[in-house]
Amino acid sequence: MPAIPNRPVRVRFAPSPTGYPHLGNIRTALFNWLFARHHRGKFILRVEDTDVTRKVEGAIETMMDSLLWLGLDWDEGPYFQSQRLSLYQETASRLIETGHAYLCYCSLERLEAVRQEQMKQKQPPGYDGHCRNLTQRERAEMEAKGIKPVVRFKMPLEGETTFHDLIRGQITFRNETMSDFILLKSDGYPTYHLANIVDDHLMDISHVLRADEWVSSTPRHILLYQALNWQPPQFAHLPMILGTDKAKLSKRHGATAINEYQEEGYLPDAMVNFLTLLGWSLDDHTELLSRDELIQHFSLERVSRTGAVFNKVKLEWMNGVYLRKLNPEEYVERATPFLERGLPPSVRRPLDLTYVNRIMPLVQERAKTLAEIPQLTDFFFMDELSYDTEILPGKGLDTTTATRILEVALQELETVEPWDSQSLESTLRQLSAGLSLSTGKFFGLLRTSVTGRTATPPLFQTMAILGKETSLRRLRAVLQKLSPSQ
RNA sequence: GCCCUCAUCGUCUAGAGGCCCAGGACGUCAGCCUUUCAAGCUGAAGAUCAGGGGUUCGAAUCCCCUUGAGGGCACCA
Repeated sequence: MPAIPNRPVRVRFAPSPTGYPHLGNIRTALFNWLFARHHRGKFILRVEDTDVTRKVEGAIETMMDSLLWLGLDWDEGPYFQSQRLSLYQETASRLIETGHAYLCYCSLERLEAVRQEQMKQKQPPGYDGHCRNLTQRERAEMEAKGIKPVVRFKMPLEGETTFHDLIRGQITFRNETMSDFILLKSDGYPTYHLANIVDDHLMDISHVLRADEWVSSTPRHILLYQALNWQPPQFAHLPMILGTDKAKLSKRHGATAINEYQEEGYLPDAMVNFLTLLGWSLDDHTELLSRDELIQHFSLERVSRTGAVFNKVKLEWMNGVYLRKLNPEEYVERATPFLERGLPPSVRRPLDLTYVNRIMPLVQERAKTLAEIPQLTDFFFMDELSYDTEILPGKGLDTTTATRILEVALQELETVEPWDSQSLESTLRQLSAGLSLSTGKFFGLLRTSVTGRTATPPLFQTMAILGKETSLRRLRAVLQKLSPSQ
């Protein structure tokens, strides 16, 4: 239920284009999206590009690609804050006029010196209010010197600011612990605090769902709403996604950019399911939920308050589950791009789709990610097998017996007709019995001979798909390899 | 240093006073199935509910303290 009745749910995801989308960013987007869809509200995309110096080229595009990849479609936007500068500037002026903000001419050097001194005195760092009460004349002097001022918010010196967090409950800050933060930078761009509240107000945002790291700036935002006489939205601070060291996710935690998961062959649905469970749960046993179920059941009440360590092994498991659930056509469709990209260059492109269609069912329950498929199936596509000769002749067999077995098998296989898995199975099982050889050893030898691997999909189906010619050719090649004259 | 938040198996979590000497999932281990690898099935190990005080007939659940962890304190978001 929306916290404010009669107010339509409008939420936003507001990334800044300063890097590639993170698991954490995406999870925030996801919760916003789920919340909007659950309440039949709007999900808005807003780009907070107010830091000219940190802008990364292509970041927005990657962000949007990632959202779309996961199926997180937005209803409005993207809006760009860099195109709305006058809005923030006007608001800043209004705040100055009403006595809630002031111009500050302090140099970066002075601010740094103040900070150093505060650190030395073991005081909390923060602006000392130097320009808070400049006279008309002092300001004129600064202007005359050509100093571009910033606009600072005039923090109340006493009292406290409280807000109700939908996930955490009441949170209170003493105003004296907060200093006069900057609203408008000297280049005319707003800081996050200003742009954020102006846009949330103008865009009629009903709920702000954002990461935990924002709680301590929320009182500043509340105070700004009050100064502007605007009604603040509801706040809900989401638990963060942590690295294995329990610290805030960053580049040093390895693969955290969402597009890497796409490249590693994870399915959007698995990703969405898994990410939702990082900080939200339905009950004490449900792990697998479809997108619709997620939308239907999602609620802020069931969002947890503790940070969650991202556990890739469990993601792999879940992705395997989703992979196995795919119908054969979808599976091939998903797998093909990975095969095209991952198979050795020597394999002729484009791949024979009919052939691919026959192979894929054999690996569907064996791969945890799409990216594993090429290495699981490359022997189907390669002309020349390259493998470790150590795996021949195989456990419990010496070269002489292996050779004899292969010769007999070869002879027998030449007569197999039709070359399908049933005929192969009956022929080879009989032969195995005839040779008084355990199926383990016998099929194992054939397996390595025909595939160059010790672990493969079931032997008969594999041979059937490989075809008679290729299978026999590979068996002969092994005999060559084993012969002493070599 | 100051402020805020959080605290249940290795990890994700269930639990909103008695149903809990704590349930599920991943992972781990063992067994079954089996031509290998997977998948599947069965079972096991794994949390003195961070520690200490209260409140209560009764606390993982409420209160206080301690400790630990995380986040914030920028002309970054």
